[in-house]
Amino acid sequence: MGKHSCCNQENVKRGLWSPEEDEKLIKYITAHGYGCWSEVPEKAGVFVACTRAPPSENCIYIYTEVTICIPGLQRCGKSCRLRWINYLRPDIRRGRFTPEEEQLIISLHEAVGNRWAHIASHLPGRTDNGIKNYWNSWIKKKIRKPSSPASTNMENPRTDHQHSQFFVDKFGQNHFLNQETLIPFHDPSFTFDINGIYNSHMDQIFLEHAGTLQNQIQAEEIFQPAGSFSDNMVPIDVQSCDNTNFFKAGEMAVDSLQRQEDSIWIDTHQYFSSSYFVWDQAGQLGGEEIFPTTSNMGTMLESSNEHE
DNA sequence: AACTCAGTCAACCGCCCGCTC
DNA sequence: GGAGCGGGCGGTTGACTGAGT
Repeated sequence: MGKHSCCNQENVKRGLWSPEEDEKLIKYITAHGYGCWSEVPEKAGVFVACTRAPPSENCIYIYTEVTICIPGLQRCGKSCRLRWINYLRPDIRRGRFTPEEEQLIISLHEAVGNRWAHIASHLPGRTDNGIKNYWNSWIKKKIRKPSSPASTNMENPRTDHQHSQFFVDKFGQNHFLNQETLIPFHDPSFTFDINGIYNSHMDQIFLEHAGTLQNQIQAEEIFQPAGSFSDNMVPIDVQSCDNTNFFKAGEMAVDSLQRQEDSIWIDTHQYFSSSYFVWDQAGQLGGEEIFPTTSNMGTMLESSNEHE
């Protein structure tokens, strides 16, 4: 049998994973789980940001949901699975193997041989790859030289950055994932606030693929929400911003909302590879039609402009 | 400082297996 | 039953690092 079909694609990236790739994968898996690995690379590029702007002199009551479709992971599903199982999974234990673990590995290996996955199933938090590497690099040697004293300081030569993963949750709080830290997600809704995004190194992704979001949303223009909206919704006064297309879109929405019944579509394709706003005067999402395809967004914008 | 070498481990490759159609 | 697909697994590679010279 040959390679997996997903691994035959020429645009599939190989080699070491970047922190941005890791973050995409962590956020996707945390929110959606990993039912079908082949779907992970594509779907890991879709993010949803929520904002709310309260009533003010320049700004009517607006609920904004921004769906940002940036390029997903340029990896095959198999590579994503491997990265998650062997490295990013939050319950992975890193660092030195304890003498008890070492003894268990030896006895299990005597019993079942090189069935690393089976051995790993008896050592919570340890991966088959990690045990296999440990066996090949250390235990073999130790068995070959039974007189050598058990050394503890050679078993974990790596620096801390390889034992923990930086992670920014949807509230913009920084976390390190290590053997003691579970991913601190508060609910599975997979909704990110703008503030959290632009404070995190998601910036790198936005700057690369979607324009300078940071320049469009200045820190002083984001203020704390008041009212019953959930914590992840950060209000933005769309009228107080620079004369960018981003906020021109906001002005258009405000103007249009005053004339039209419910909501308006704004194509921000210039800044986001495939993104749009849905602004609903009642603060509600507009139902199924709020998720247009990329192909019809332009049409919707054109028809919107024609109304002006 | 520059080079070599050994150890570590993340990631890939190829195969097997189970599931679905 | 068999072809296709995807997940899982073990073997292997090679990038990286640090110690030694």
